[in-house]
Amino acid sequence: VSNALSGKGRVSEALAFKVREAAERLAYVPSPAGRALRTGRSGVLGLVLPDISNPLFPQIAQAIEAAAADAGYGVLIGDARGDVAQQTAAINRLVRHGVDGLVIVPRRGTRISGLDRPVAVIDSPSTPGNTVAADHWQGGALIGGHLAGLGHTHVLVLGNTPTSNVQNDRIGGIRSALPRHARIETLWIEPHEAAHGAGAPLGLAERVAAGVTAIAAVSDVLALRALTELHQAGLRVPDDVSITGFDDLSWSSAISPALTTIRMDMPRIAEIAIASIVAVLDGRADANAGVVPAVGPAQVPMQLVIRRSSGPASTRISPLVSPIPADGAGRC
Amino acid sequence: VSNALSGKGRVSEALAFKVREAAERLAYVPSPAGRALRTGRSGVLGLVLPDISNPLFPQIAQAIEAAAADAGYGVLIGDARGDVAQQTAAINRLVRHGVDGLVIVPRRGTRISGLDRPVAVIDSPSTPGNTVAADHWQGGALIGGHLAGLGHTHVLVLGNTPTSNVQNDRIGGIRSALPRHARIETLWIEPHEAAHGAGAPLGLAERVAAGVTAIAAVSDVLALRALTELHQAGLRVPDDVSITGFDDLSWSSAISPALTTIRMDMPRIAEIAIASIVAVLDGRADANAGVVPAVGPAQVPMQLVIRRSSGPASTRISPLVSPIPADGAGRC
DNA sequence: CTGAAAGCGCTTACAG
DNA sequence: CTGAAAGCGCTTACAG
Repeated sequence: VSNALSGKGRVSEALAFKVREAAERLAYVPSPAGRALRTGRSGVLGLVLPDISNPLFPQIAQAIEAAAADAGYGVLIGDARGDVAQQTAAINRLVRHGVDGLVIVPRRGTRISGLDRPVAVIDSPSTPGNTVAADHWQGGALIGGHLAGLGHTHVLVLGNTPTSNVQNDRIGGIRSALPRHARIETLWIEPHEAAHGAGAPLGLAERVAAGVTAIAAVSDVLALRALTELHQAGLRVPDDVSITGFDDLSWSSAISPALTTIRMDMPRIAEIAIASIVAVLDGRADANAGVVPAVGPAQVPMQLVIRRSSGPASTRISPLVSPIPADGAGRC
Repeated sequence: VSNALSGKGRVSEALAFKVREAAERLAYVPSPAGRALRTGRSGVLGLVLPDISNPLFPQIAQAIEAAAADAGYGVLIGDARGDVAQQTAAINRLVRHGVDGLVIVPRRGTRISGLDRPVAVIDSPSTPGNTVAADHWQGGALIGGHLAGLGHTHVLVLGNTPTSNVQNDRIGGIRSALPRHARIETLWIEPHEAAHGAGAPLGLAERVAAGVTAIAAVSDVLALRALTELHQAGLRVPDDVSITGFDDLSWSSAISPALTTIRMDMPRIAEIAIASIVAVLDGRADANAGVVPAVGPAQVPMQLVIRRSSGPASTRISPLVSPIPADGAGRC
């Protein structure tokens, strides 16, 4: 019966047909437990994230789930809830549930080594190890090139985690594509401040008054914060200042003005990550061969999405009015 | 050995200790496959969503994962990718992977019946069946009451899916808590229009010019769209018009002004959903007893989060300037 | 070409 | 109180 259903063994077509027909009629579904016990494979992969509440999580989870499903695997989620110490616990939980392999989106300090099953890491290319990633530097260069093409020569870069490989790659890329003579300022916003939001205003209007014509944020959330703060101060985007983001979060096209941003090819990244794990499981690759040689480029290009939040710097005149205080006093 | 480790059978303390010690030393982890085959339980639950890219997904997934982990279960994700037809396929995939039970966030048309394992549905209380949900109506009433308390008597309600139980509950609640004499307009934005974003402006500035003093959106994304559109038109929030949202998405506290919104108690909802499934699995409840009698209230209260995007209507004077066209012409 | 048997690792009655 | 055995459902050598 097993051979007939799987088509593996040598079973006459007539018999195979009868078996399939009967299986259909009885709505037979093979027991995953029996199969797992016999084959030593659960058919389930784990997806470990530092923090599910990260706004990028939906893109990642959706792509991984789709790629895994295409390969016949299920996806078990593990969440470290923003706590580095929990990351190991989350991984162990997945291992206890019998995952065949793991896709891990690490935070600094995540211990990955020592696992006895294949792992693919999704992070920045600057991260050493078995990694597949969007080419954040190249994505940054797209932003830099876009702004340069619009004539911007005084750019404020907005980041919030100076220790993040991803953010540093993005910023490096942005700088690399702006003209040599361009003036580039960098403003780091404390992570907890960004998280707790309401936080102090970033003083962006003053920067614009001082000559900044474009603000390049390393994330859409940061760009949104900048946009609303500038709006609130009475400045107009992109007329008074251009803004760009990163990530192409779902709302980035719905706001006014729609946000110019960078989209990563998450389906492709997921496909590579899953393929590399499956290759090891199928014995087609060695566990420490790494993602790259097993499947293909481990650095996936990003894509520029141009929307209305960025415009030419050339036609712009410096603001006629000085920035308007947040309380609205002095508005006409 | 099994008895010693689980502490179930009758094993002398001395022997049990020796066994545990040896297990520790060998880093023994029980095979989930062996256990699953013997017990008929995989220890894994499925989480089925109509669309992972829904911005509420992180909140839901995080809460479900945490509640399941607390109960010793893993969570397998299933995504219908926004396609009703795929919902059944996603459920079947999870069943093939051997989940013991399912948490389902349904879309209209989802066929749930006919499953041979416990299911908890997370939706609106208006949905019939084995449901646990936030009390969206009560949440709406919190918004209505808040706006009423601020003196608003001319409110524009923003929705995007007239057929959604959740949205209708929210809107019903909002209306119910506004004073009888209040003027309430409702504007439905086509879902695809909301999705594809950039779409036509909603004409919100005109509504404000016509007397609307508060805009109550059924979601934070819609509120964000309204906020940026009004900002872009040169209006100020909350000085010229108050805005409220729904969901308390992660960025809602980071924008300017921070968004007044409604937060659902997702951890509590997840806990109830998981507990109801586990109760059935443990034989402590009947499969068709439903979520309610098994565990507790299936309607979980929501919470109002007051932030700067909403202010008193009373101190407000009608706009001195007529709405400014999007191109910025005519600005001082 | 087909059928019967072994064994994956566990848990739980059951025998001693 | 402890040890030996059965059996969950599958797949894959192996015997016929």
